[in-house]
Amino acid sequence: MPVLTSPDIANKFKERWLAVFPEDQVLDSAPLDDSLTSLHWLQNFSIISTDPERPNAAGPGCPSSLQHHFLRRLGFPRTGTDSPSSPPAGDTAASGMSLHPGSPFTSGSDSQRFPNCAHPTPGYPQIPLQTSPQVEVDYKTNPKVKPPYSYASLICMAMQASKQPKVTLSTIYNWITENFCYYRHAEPSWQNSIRHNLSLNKCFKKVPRQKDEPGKGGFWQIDPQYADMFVNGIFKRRRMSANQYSNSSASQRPNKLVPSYDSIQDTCSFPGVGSKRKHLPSKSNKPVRATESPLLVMEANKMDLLKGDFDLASVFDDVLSGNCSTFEDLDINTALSSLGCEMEVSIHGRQHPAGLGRWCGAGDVMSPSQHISHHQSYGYLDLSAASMECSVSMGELHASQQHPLLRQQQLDQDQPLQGQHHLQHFDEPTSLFPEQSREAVLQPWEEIKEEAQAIPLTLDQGFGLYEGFFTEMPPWE
DNA sequence: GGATGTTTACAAATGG
DNA sequence: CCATTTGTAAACATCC
Repeated sequence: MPVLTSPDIANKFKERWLAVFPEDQVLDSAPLDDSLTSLHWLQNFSIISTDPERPNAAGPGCPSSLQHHFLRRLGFPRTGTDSPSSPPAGDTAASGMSLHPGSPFTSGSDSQRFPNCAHPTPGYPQIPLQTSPQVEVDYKTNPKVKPPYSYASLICMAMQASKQPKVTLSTIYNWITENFCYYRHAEPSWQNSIRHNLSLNKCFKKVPRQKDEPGKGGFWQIDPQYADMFVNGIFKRRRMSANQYSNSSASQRPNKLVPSYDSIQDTCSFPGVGSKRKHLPSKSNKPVRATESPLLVMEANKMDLLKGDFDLASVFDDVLSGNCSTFEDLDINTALSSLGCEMEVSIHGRQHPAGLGRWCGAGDVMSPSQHISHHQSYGYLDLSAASMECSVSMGELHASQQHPLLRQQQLDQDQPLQGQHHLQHFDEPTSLFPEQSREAVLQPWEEIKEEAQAIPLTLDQGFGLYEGFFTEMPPWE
């Protein structure tokens, strides 16, 4: 298939875009600095607020930018309000705290990684309250609001934050109390719940302490078989019938790295994820839980996208109509360039050979809207990867730190796409910890000294957006 | 004795 | 309505 690089396509795309977003006209003519010609700024995308209302505190090194603009258009949430808590500036105690909801365990200094970007906040988790999206709940310092994470999620966060393949109960306690003020002041019964959860939840596996290891109690880890039940550290157990449970043991269940749109909708509703209770507890003395999550907002955005708030597909459809028969032919770089938004799609410095996006599916090639309306299991893989690349790995993360799908992408670049079932072929064991998933194959849960994996939420947001946008798969398939 | 771990029971919320 | 999930409480056992 020839890649359409025709300026006509680009112009038409631009026209359609501006028809939908006439306010972008100014962007079109805005002068661009060098930072806008690559996606280096996207290193910060998951960290720096993309909130348009927020001043561009990221500084000149962080584009203000068209790319942000474009990605916002694509439904990326405003990460400035994504995070579950927002410790005050200078609070350095949250070293293990999330930069992103759902991955409250991102480690490393982003200010070091992105020296040009002065973060207005360290990027601690914040969650908008349902009543006011502008109000952010600082779970790290606010003792009144119970974090909307299930205990399983909290345990998982703590485990990942520890950077160790196995953690002790006290480590879990400590992490939770350090990062969620509520539990510092709460009755210690929550610890009982933690213990109860560890014991009861099959996802958690106890690792007995070696006889020569001093200390109390054993270690706990996430059972690799169930690692894919956690997305960014958030427990996402699908409701399954007893029959399903009996017929789909973890060993039988094919590991799928990409949650379906359905599953994302059902279970990745971020703070709320894992905590299915969306209503306030009936007991009046119960703490208030924030119930609306960034991912919920994101889902809303996605739904807006699908419902016409912005019909990206229609834009592409219109652009493509009469010009090419398949969406995969679109050189989106050209299209985006027409908007002054240069998308440098590369994987670790390598230019993506085939443009940004590629549709994969088992049937005839369809237009995006057809993909959506027909609910086929198609995936716009490279666009997804690009989004992840944007948020995660632009020259910063090693392959071992990437989401498995990213590595899959790389593999696929070395091996051309085989067949049309690309999305369904993820033979690599799934793990909460990407590099550990690989380790688990050889030496399960061996001590990993490498810096903890950092999977900003936006990575999965990227998944969530694109996979959810364009694909739908039955759970656990 | 306190921390840890297991088990049981129950209630509330939720989804099919 | 029922099954499932989640949270909570409690009793009990084990270990350091």
